This record gives sequence, C-alpha cells and structure tokens, in this order.
Amino acid sequence: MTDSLALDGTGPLHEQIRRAVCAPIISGAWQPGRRVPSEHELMALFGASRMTVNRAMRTLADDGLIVRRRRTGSVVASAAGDRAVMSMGSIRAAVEAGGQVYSYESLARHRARATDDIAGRFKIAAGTPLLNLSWRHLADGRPAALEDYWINLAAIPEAVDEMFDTVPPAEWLATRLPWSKSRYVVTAVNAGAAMAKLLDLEPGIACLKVDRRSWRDGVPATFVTCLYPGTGHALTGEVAPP
Amino acid sequence: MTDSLALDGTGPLHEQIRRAVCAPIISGAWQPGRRVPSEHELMALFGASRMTVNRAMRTLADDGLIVRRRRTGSVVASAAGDRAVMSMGSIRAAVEAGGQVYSYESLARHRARATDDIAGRFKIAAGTPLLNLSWRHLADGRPAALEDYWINLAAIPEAVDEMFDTVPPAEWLATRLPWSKSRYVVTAVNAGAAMAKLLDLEPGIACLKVDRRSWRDGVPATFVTCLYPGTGHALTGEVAPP
DNA sequence: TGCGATTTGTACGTATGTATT
DNA sequence: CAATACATACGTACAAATCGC
Repeated sequence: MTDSLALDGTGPLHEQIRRAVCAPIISGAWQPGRRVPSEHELMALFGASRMTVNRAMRTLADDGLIVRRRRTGSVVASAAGDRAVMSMGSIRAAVEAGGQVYSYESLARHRARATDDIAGRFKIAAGTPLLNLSWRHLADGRPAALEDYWINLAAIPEAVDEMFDTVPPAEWLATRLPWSKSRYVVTAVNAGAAMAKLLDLEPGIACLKVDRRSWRDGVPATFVTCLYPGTGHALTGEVAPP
Repeated sequence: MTDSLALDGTGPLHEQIRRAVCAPIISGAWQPGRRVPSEHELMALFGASRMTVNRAMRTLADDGLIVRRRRTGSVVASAAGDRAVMSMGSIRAAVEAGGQVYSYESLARHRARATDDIAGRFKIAAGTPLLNLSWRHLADGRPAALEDYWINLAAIPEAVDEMFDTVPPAEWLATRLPWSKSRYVVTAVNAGAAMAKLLDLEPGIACLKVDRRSWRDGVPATFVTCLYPGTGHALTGEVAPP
C-alpha cells in the first residue's frame, strides 16, 4: 500500500510528491488517523532530498490534510466535513459578474452617537460618535441590495471628512482597513414594509441578511448590515481538495 | 520606510521575517501594488539565508498578501475585500455548540430514478439510479433543520446497502467522500406549508436554504438541500489576517 | 529517573533553472 | 542577449519533542 505511491512526472518534484501522498487521502484509501510514511521513507521511495520531501509534507499539513508530530510521525487528519468555506464577494462584483450594470445611490448620511441598542450590537460604549451611511445598490437600475453602515469615528476619525459621494464606503474602507479582522453572520429575514419598499418587493418576502463587523487594532471599526432579496441573490462557496 | 522593518526576536526566523513584512501590509502602510523588498534585500536586512527569506515570502504569497513575479519582484496584493470565507459546520456541531441536545429522525428513504427536474439540478442523465433520504434534525427535541439527500448510486453504489438507521448520511459519507469537491449555494426562502409544518413554523417565515453538491472523481455524487428556520440559525464566518 | 532513538522543525550554503524585462 | 529575481533542489547540521527502555 505504502509502496503504491507513484510520481506522475509533471511539474516540480515537491508538487509531485505532495500529489502522490495526497491521492490516497482524498480518495479515502487512507482513513483519518492512518500513519503517513515518514520523511525518510519518502526520501528512499522517491529518491528526493529531505528538504524537498519536507516541503511537500509541510504543504499537506498547512492544507490540513495531515497532522505532523515529532517522533510519532504524520497521520491523516480527521475528515474535512466542517472545513467548508464560502467566499463573499462585493456586491459590485456579483452584479457585474452577472453581466448587469452596477450603480448605487446614497439614502442617508448622518452623524450620531451610539444608542444603547447600537452600542450593544457594536460592542462599544454608548455615546461613542458614529457615522451612519445607507446605500441602495442597483443592478440594471433595479434594487439589488440595501447596505447600512455604521462607522466608529473613534476608530476611523478620517471618515468624518469623507462625503462618500464618489466612492462607496466599501471601497473607501478597503484602503484604510486592509486585511482587518471581520466576522460575518448570515440569516434569513422577512422583508418589513420599509425594506420591501426600498427593494421593490412584496412585504414578507424572504431576504438574506448579512451582518459584518470589522475591527482595527482590536477596536470595533465598522458594523454593516446588508440585505438581499431572497430570490435573485445567493451566497456561493466551494470546497475543494487543495 | 523599507528599513523600518524589524524582527521581534520571538519564534522561528522565517516567521519573524514573515511578520515583519506582513505588518505594514495589514496596517495599510504599504498599499496594494507597492513593491516588497526583494529576497536579496531582505537577506541583507535581516542577515538570513535566502532559503529562509524565501520561505517567509512564499508563505505570504500562499496567504494571498503578496504576489510574486520573476524579474519584477513581489508586490502587495490587491485588497482583501472579496476573500471573505465562511466555515459551515455540521448541524450536529452547531446544535451541540449551543449547549443543546442533538437528535435526528428519518423522514423518508427510497430509491428513485432521476426525473428531468432532478437530473437538471444534479447535472446527471435522466434515469440515473438515486437514493433519496430525508431527515429532520432536532435541538432539545425541537425541529432545527430539514435535510434532503440525493445520492447518486452510479457514483456511490455501496450506499444501496446502507440503511442509515444508526449513522446519519453526513457522517457515513464523510468516510467515503473525504475531501471531495463540493459547492454551496445559500439563499433565503419563505417556508411553504409542508416545510412550515415539519419545522413547526408559521407558513411564510423566512428560512435559510443551503444547497450543496459534491462530486467524486468529477462525477456528481450527492445533492443536499438543508433548510433552517431563519430565526434560530445563522451561518457565521470570520476573516482574519493570516 | 535518565538516556538513546526516531521524527519533525529550522536554518544554513550552494547550485541551477526559468520567466521577464 | 544580458541582468534580475524568483523557483526548485540538493546536501548538511543541529534543535526540539517524544516514545520506549
């Protein structure tokens, strides 16, 4: 079994080795917990140096397919089941990917201090100065999403001077908060009267609601709620063996 | 600017170098497109070997923070915006994480041949033998989700003999289809009459619908639809700098 | 308790290949 | 064509963790 591993001769050697060891794992031939050949065994098997074998195995470990431990060796990681990931693109990208023309319009822009309600959801002190922005995104002129931004001015003071009349907040923030931590919560809600009117829907229609919070240096920076008509929008994701 | 990079002295050298280069990127000091010091410059800066510097930079590239190109060198990758990922755990894990007792009950199990409708959604030939399984997941005895499985018996023939009376299909499949490719589509739907009854809801309540398709060796293997009451369940995800 | 053996982790130096300007 | 900068690969060495005796 161990000896049935074979290189396919295409591409870099460390990639060939990675694929050779990956194959029986993703096929299920090697069940979780099963020991993977040691680096020395693979060196002998493939005639490669330890650095090269090590790189292949380290990549498999980074991808979560194996677990490595000193002395005891590497074993196949437990099944993938709950490692599914979904990518959430920008609204603009989603609209344009569908071949439609993207546009947006500002619904509101005002400063406020955090009420108890907002402060609770935002996990900040009541009274913190905030900037609230509401937008409607359009696809071919028809409502595609509502977006409600709360920006913590204590964390991003430079937002005060930005009118957001030429740049939507998502893009403006992308350059101020690159790679900041953020959390998403996706739920389904029934459209209320106001929401239905803005999205041009019947009240009660199911909508996707995506709440997103981001932090800058550990301080809550933005709180965004995005609403999509249930029909006509979907979050999609893919899981694939590395 | 380039010279302000500094090691923190903790942990492996390649990790220190990675962090040192990572810091100005995630802080926004180095905007997308900005050139990252070459491996030779970093060798001189930190007094490390090229192998070590290379490993640090390769890791940053794997994580998507920089883009590496021959001759022109590495540059900061464009902003993270649309790289958000959401992990989708199993229903059992979600229920138990909330401190509730998980249970499930089978609603149906029967063999069928793919109708045109199913064949179209499943992307298989009409008439293909299928196994259909329906489940209701319970949290503390109350309906928490409905799950509807279609298993392609042409792809997973051994499923015919499995009654799934002791193991739910998700767990049974995890050992047959480890790491198989799968795609998710999340939408919001209004509960229909049957759905509302099974989930103990008022008809029309918004629900999250998660469709998942998986493949084995490129052949469609399973098609799963999972429905959650909009209130009481959410998909959550996190994005964090690597 | 300690000690040696095994296995992975890290880091070095070096060499050659390859894509791009 | 030459120079640059990354990509791959070899060999080596020592360190750290851990298991069995």
